[in-house]
Amino acid sequence: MFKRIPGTKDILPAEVTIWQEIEKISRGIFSLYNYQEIRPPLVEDAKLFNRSLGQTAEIVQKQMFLIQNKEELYALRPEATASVVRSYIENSLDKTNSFLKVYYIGPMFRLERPQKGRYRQFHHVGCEVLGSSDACLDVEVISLAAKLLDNFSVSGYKININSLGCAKDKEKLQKNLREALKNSADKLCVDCQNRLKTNVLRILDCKHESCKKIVDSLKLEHQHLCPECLDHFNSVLNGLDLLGIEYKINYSLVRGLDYYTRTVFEITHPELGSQDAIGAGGRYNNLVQELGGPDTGAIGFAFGLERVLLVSKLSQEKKNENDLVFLITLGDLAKIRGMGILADLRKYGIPADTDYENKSLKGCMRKANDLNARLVLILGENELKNNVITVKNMLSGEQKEVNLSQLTKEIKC
RNA sequence: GUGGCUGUAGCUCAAUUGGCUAGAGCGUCUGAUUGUGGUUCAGAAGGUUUGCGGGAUCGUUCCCCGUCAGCCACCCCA
Repeated sequence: MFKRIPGTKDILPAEVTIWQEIEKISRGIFSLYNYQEIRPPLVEDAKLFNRSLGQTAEIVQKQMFLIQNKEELYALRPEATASVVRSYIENSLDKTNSFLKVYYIGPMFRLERPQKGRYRQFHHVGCEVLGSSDACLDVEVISLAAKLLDNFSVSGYKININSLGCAKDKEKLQKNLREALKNSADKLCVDCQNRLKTNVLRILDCKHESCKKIVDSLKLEHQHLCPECLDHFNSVLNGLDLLGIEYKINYSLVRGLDYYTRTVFEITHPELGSQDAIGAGGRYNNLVQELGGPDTGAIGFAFGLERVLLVSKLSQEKKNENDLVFLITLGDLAKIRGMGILADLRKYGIPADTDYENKSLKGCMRKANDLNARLVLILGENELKNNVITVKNMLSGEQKEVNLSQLTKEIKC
């Protein structure tokens, strides 16, 4: 017997409607904000992710799904930002559209140990905006994220926000951190002692109580921000205040991906266990240039759909609606004639189905009921003789005979 | 990658200190006087006999070891 590979999931018919609903809502909201869909490939040159996410990122070091093809090393995308930026540059979108708003919905791949809310193939719905460093854009993007969650019927989420500053500020922050931690290095956890050399910023969001205390006592806050970045951050906060979006400033919020600059944010939900981030994003003003494009401001975010579904109330609200007309035929002659009737109904856009299991009339009625059919049509010997068909309304239970030539007209209204 | 817990019909769970033919509910299918659903009632199928492999035992679903998978936590992140 074959089995799913660990960390993957079959989305079965019973569950797929909720996924379609989420996708439909997403598309609706994105177009409300004038975003267009982009569909980059799922595989990319592995080097694209090394470059964009940073060599020290956990994702790059151990979580990439790699495919060796002769000399080339491909990778299934662990996230979509890098692909979108690559596409933007490769297709010269910077030259044809000075400003671009795009969204995407699709699977991502990371070779992590599976856990609640953590899969090896999981799904993102996210967006990227390229071509502006305006603080108002940050406000739009964050408010868009909140709007999506509201429409996903997710409540009780928390938005954490911070600013890493520009490239120079980030360097300054790293330098400040190293300086400040010089004397207390031996009090940090083992991981953080390593981070001191490889990835100092991650010390800020270490979960160890002892490390947290040390970091808190440093009171670094936004000392590293240059006047422009500080100004940008304050403008973002003002904009969010104006829109009535609640947030919390979290000075130790850094992200695991190298490309972030200035605004970073993370949306968490208290009902989830340790995988409590349902979405996150931020600015990446240097990434486009880094990947060979022009100096371009950009920002984006993504939600993990599996996590969103864990806290969404949509499934409970969703009603069973079905427009289906179910045809029951009795006898071989009726069965053949039935195929023509089905074809007619479908031609007029009426969803229709029949029984292919040779069930009894009672069995067919039960099946129609299970399918939540709105109408049942019965074609038997009596009907055939008189060139009519019995139409039964499953809600009211009423039924009547209708002339076969009048059927589609009758059903339509 | 590290640690802990779990693994019995499609699903959720039972099975007295290791001992007769491994049970129930839900679901599925069939039927309740020959052409009518939802409720109800009756019956049936469904476990290659308890994830898989090995071991201890007269004997185990239950004990031990390995393995695989799932869950939870660490880590990381959406």
